Amino acid sequence: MPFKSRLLSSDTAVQTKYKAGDYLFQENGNSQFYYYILAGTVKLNNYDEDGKEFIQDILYEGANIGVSMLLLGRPYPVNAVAMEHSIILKMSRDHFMDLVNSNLDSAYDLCLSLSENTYNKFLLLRNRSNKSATKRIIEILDLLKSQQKDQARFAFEIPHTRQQLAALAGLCLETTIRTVKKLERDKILIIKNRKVFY
DNA sequence: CCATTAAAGTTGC
DNA sequence: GCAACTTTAATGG
Repeated sequence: MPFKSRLLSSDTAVQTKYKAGDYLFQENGNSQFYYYILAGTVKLNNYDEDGKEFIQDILYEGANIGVSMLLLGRPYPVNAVAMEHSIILKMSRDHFMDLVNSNLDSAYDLCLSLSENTYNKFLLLRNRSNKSATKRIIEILDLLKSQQKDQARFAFEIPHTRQQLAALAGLCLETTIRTVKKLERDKILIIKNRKVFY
């Protein structure tokens, strides 16, 4: 049986609800639980000395959170914050280890899922080596859209503020706003009621 | 419903 | 990138 089925049918996992802005865990905290997103969106971020946010990743339904820290027993290098009302499956380290060790399929599934996380992180990191703001923003939009069902042009309403896009792209707010407007002029995206559609 | 205030977005420098 | 400004959303009567 695959990992996900075992997880969902396990009586050792607890459903927890989080409101937008609630923390699942905080930077430097000890890794205690395994988290799985049943519904909602969670971002992994840090803040620099000036309080400016830096988003490391955005995770959606079906994603694992914090597996590498749990396996290694290391403190969290990021905060995990719910971006909207979210339902998260939580499981203690011991129960999680039992589940992973219970059969090969589970371990393999977990490996796939970890790979997904790692790959996504590489994409986001590579993006920050792009020179132009335009390229950075477009790549962020592509990445966000690739996780959506509806691939039609302009069908995807970006569920983030300019501030958040800036934190994802590693750009300042003003540059992001100017870039987004330029992309609108170039007909690469459209803006309706301040919301970006791509 | 309107008034007040906070947050997001915009623009010139 | 700061600061001043405009617009929109949220809150409370």
